[in-house]
Amino acid sequence: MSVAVENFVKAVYKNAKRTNDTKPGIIAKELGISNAAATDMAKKLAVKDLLHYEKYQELKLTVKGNQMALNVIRKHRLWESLLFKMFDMSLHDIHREAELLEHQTSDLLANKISEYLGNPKFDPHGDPIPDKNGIITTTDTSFTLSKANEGKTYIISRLMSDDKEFFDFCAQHGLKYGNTITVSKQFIKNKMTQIVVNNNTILLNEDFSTIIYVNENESKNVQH
Amino acid sequence: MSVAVENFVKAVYKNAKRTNDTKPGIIAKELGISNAAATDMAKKLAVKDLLHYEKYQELKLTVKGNQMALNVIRKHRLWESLLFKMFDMSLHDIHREAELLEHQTSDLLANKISEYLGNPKFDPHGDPIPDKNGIITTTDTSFTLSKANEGKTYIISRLMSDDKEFFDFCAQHGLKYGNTITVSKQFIKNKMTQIVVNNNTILLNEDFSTIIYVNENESKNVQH
DNA sequence: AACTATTTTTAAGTATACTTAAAAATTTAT
DNA sequence: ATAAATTTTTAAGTATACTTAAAAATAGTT
Ligand SMILES: [Mn+2]
Ligand SMILES: [Mn+2]
Ligand SMILES: [Mn+2]
Ligand SMILES: [Mn+2]
Repeated sequence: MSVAVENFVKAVYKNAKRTNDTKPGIIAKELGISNAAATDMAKKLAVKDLLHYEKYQELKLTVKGNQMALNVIRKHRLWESLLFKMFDMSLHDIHREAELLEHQTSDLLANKISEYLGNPKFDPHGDPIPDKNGIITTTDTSFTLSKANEGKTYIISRLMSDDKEFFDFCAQHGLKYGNTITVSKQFIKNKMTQIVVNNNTILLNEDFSTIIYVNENESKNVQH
Repeated sequence: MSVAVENFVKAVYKNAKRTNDTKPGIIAKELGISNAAATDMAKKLAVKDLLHYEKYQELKLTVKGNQMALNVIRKHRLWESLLFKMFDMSLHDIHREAELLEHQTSDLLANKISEYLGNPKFDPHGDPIPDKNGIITTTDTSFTLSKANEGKTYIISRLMSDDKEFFDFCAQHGLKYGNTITVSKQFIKNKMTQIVVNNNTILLNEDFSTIIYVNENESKNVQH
């Protein structure tokens, strides 16, 4: 299937995970195309039996569409893991490369990469890597920093973004998958979260506190 | 530039190296497209200043086209080198993957791969890898087996093919980049070459004896 | 040199993946 | 409930990269 189709199916999959309002417009925004193009593509994918399309209704992936999405996501996260391990590249850079490489990787090569890395269950952002059958065996017990308790110490389990500025910020302050942070104060009304990392106190706004995921202990989501 | 453009420019470059008859038809055959499509593309590339096009004349790359070709070739051969080193993949498989990956690789990633491998000068087929400026510093002193002398012993310096059957044949008989072979007899009239590898005698027809390149000694083309 | 075969070019048409503009439906706000 | 705002859809059109069919030019053969 084409790059456009794979990216579209992946975007639908990811959006459906987060919200229950997966209509053309959101996908269009995500992919940087017009709403008209997204509607058009949705219709085409319905013909290919990759999703169910009904005018003005939510887009819902078929089993086939779901498999395709997971296969692309698998390749994306395996590439990220490999590039991160082998080369000194930032989280943002590995994401950018993986966004392209994911579409040009045979299942065979994906399996080789996975094997080489010891079949990792998480990528460098803390996102789970589906296995060769498209199955995610790990359960995610993490939650966003915005919902963490004052005074408690957590482990970063996921940095859910693909924004360069965010990753630069993370790199600068030691916000890294697996690292420990303490929530010193929650400013509920102003939607800000104050944390302590490496003895530095940082005040996060909502944009950042809702894409940084943490776990209470090192158990589940940390397997690196 | 698009995949189609990159593959076209690369095909022109490679053909011009071998022959002096680089017209649309040959490129069309190489890329598996119609002659009409090749002529069409040639015209478009002329507008983009990637090659010089004159009706019924040879296609000649511009400096810009040449650079693009070398950049794609560099990425191709770096990928082949990396995949060959890291994973247990055949020469044919690494070529297949590289044919796609070469178009989705940033210059930055290419440099990282090169660095990681110690800036190799040759890929696993024995083909030279251009440096980041598109320069090939090695000089190729090798020649085809069909032109080798009876009784002499040589070192395989290049396996110039992308045919699976050929690579299977090579793997089966120990014909590998860097290995030693002896030419036991040249059947000039019948265009066949008899060689001895690992104490086995093999009779090669013209198809194979003209794509296996050898060197007299281990000097130039062997730097693995 | 003339004829034939081959190659190249032109012409017309297709599929994919987009665009903008306007109509239709839905959602939100008053 | 009505009006306004937003989103979705339709319609028409574009660029890229191909196709087949036929015309034109070149290259090879007698
Ligand atoms: Mn990513
Ligand atoms: Mn992608
Ligand atoms: Mn190759
Ligand atoms: Mn290619």
